Amino acid sequence: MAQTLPLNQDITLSVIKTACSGCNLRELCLPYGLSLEELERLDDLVSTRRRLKRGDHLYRAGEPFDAIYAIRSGFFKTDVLLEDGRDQVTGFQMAGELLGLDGISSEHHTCNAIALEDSEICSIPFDRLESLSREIHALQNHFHKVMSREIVRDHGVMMLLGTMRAEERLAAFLLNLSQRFTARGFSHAEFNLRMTREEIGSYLGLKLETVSRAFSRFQEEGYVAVQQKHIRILDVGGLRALMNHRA
Amino acid sequence: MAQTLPLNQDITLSVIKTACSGCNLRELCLPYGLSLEELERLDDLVSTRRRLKRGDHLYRAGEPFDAIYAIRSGFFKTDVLLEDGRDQVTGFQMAGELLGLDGISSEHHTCNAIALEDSEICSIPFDRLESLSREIHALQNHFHKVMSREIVRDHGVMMLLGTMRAEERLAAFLLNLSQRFTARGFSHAEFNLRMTREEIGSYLGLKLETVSRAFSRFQEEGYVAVQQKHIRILDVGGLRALMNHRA
DNA sequence: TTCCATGGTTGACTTGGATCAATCCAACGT
DNA sequence: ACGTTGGATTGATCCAAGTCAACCATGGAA
Repeated sequence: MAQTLPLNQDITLSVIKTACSGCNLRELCLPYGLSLEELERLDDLVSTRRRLKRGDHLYRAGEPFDAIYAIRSGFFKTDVLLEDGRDQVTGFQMAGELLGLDGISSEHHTCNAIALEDSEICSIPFDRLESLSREIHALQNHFHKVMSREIVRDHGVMMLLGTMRAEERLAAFLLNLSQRFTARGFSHAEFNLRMTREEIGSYLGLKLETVSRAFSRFQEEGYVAVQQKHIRILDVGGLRALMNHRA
Repeated sequence: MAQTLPLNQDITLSVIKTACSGCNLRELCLPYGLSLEELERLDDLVSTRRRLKRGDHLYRAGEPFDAIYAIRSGFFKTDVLLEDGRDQVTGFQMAGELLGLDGISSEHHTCNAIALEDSEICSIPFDRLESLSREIHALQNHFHKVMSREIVRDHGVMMLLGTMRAEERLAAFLLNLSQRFTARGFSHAEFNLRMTREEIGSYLGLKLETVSRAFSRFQEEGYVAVQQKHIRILDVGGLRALMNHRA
């Protein structure tokens, strides 16, 4: 009898054996810089993979934290919710990036992580990551660098939100996406957005109409070709200039 | 002959013996949760203290990173500078808080840290912190929590910049300061701002005039008494309501 | 094939905060 | 005591982005 198809969310969160040592993302992800032998020790730790369908929550704000997650494939957003109902997207994450670092401080997740397309993630139990990184210096240092990089990234977003005007923000956003796709071997010039205009707006501190208008403007100016979620960057220099335009 | 007064910045960065085990900030700072014996091992590591005068840079963006810093007394700001000349204050730090975590990722500082009043800091060589935290589990875990807390804090600022209006931002800012002063045993209701309106504005993504107007408005409404840099909070609830006012 | 539902675009109008500019105030050095 | 200087306040005006609203496009479901 053939394997039955998953019928609901719980079942689709299936668990598969995985191995960092064979993962093509190892140069982007946690294993960066480890020796073969160290890599094998990491394999023991990162033992489970989980599939999520578009729209599934990987975790929710308030849930107890006990693992961080590496994105094996797919695309995520994280968002925070204020008591008064306001919310904001705090980031978009793609393959090779880590999710859940914010949960370490209070041992509870402080944001929601939601798959924007069908995705696969590796769970890394945090206590075991800590023990292993007490033994493997390179792992420890790399993990610290990953956390620190997250802080630097957030400072960049604060900068964007605090000092840039709408079109500058969107230009910065597109260039950032392009750069991250490039690092993963995809085209730097052509890609599909996984998020809606509203989600982009939330991340950039803008309303969806403003995002839409900025896209139209970019198209008029010949910087990009936009067709719904499909983006083709025609003039990187133009976008870059626009981004740095202010005194 | 009496000791001569320091004549310039280099000399004022004097070096003194220090000890975490005797520091009254140890419950707020890095030593949190360590046993006495562990504390003594940390003392060896955090061996130098440095005095800075108001306006001195603790470090500058671009400089090589090799230590993080704990504020022993005083008040700092950090700011980032964009290529095009724009800059933004990314945070204000007070006693017991750590500076320099952003430098770990690239092994270079990515922002400037500037004393807003005469201050004293403890240097913690980062490679030695890593070795010690490979041996002391509690130190390792606490350090991870501190980094994670920084990420959570940044998300809060992103939220503020992305979704709040001017008066809400300033209310959030005042409540945050008040809460941090309280945690250090100072009055929650009365304190002196160490930064200018312009610096507050930069941090909050507002112009200094807007900050000034918001202060005046708060005063009219009876939420606070403002006299230049001296702030007295009269109605915490009012501020809190104002902050959460939006749908 | 048609009908929804969701997401995207565009237009008209409003508004919060920026900008420009004139004082005001307090601290400090002489 | 006086003038200087950096910071703060306040007013008048302007504009970028928000709001409200109509309409279009796409992709499923029936």
